[in-house]
Amino acid sequence: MLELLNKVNIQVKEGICLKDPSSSELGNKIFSEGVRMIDEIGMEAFTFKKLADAIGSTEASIYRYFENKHKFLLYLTSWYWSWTEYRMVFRMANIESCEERLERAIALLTNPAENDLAFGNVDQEALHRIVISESGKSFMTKDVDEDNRIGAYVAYKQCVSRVSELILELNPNYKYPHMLVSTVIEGAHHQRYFAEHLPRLTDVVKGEDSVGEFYRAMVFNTIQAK
Amino acid sequence: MLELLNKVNIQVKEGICLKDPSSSELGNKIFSEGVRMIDEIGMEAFTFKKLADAIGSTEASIYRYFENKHKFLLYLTSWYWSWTEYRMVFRMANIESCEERLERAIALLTNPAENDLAFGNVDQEALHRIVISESGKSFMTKDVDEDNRIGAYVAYKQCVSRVSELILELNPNYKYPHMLVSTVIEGAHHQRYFAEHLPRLTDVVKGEDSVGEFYRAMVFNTIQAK
DNA sequence: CAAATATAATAGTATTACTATCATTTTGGT
DNA sequence: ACCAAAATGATAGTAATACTATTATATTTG
Repeated sequence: MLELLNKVNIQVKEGICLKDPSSSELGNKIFSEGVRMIDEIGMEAFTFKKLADAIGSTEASIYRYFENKHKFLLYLTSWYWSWTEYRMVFRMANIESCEERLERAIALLTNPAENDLAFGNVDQEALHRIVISESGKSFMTKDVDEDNRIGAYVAYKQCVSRVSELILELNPNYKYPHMLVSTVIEGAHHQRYFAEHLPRLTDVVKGEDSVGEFYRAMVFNTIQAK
Repeated sequence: MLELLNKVNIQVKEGICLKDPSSSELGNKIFSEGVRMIDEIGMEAFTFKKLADAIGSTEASIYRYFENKHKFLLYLTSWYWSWTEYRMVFRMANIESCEERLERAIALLTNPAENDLAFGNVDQEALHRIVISESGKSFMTKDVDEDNRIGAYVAYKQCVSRVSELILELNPNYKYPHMLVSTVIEGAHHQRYFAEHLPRLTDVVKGEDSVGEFYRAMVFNTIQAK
């Protein structure tokens, strides 16, 4: 089983990058060191210059993979959502109960990611932190519509769509499944961030899975199916 | 009544700006034209240079009011939340039923703002759009903790706290009132944004108050009090 | 009316986000 | 093993941004 999973390659919609970073050593370094660096210093302070220095390459070389740092962020979030969809499908496989599948999906979306060496040498926990604190900036921009056109958000939409279908299976009359799911996803990110920086906006207790418990109850109470 | 309300001055925590913009004509111009401009071109493209040109002043003069454009955004969001708290208190005044007060608070938080000339000549609808699309950037930054220290988010926290209290009044055993309220606020902003740009992440129907209805039902079902 | 304060005009700097050019290395096909 | 093509490195340059500094001119206030 481990053999089989060894090196699953997450494909990101082409068009986001100029050249597929998973196709070369330099590309992989850009990806993994980029994640490390953005997690450390944040998107604002992050530059291709700093990244180039860190991996012993040059600005110009990185620009051959990504048009600019915004596209790089789109690539990271897109990779994250493809990876998350993969994990979601995996965790729901062979589970009969629809309720149980929904529970598992919510748990996946509301809990911190855990590193899985099967997916390259990217620090997925760090990537999750980046998604929490920077992904809003990937779509809250004047380029949303263009970025949407090139498919930068398909993986995200697909995750939302999958969970929405579970909800409709449990309650075919529920009117707002997509709203509910996107509320859970974005909400969970915010709560984790608030817990760290603005605790008065949340009720997260250290050591408890408050976020997961809160959103699980919220979803089931809202769709009135449990 | 209109007389009485004529010119209510919203006070923003000092320390966010170097000099209170409501204290001078130039300051007021910076505020109102800044809102107009950010709504039009977005925070990324917005610069003090462009703003200065638009109001026939200079970069240096604006820098005497605000350290940088991030502080300016903090000022705008802070003003917005003070204004919103004011409206919230007003709308709940003299309403006996706690449920009704909560309903009204949710409606206020989930619906678009309407211009009210009593509060200076700022375009409040535009400011609301700015809060929707840019306010995430006001706290998703490496400076959060410092900005929090100087009180940049007190007005926001106060709004959350007020609504949380209503929830606790309806259900004193509910464990996550702050989570629920911040989820509603941030969620409503996201849904409005998605409706415009990423419709597959929401279920908003033009002409209907889907956002308000969704969050109203979500809150009452979640706290199990109606 | 003098003194203090606010604003305008102008100039300058470091950094950023790129683009361009050319040299060198690596790789893949025969 | 060798050549052509592709990838990368080295270096330089540009326009815009986010400021800071200085001095001059209004404007307000006591």
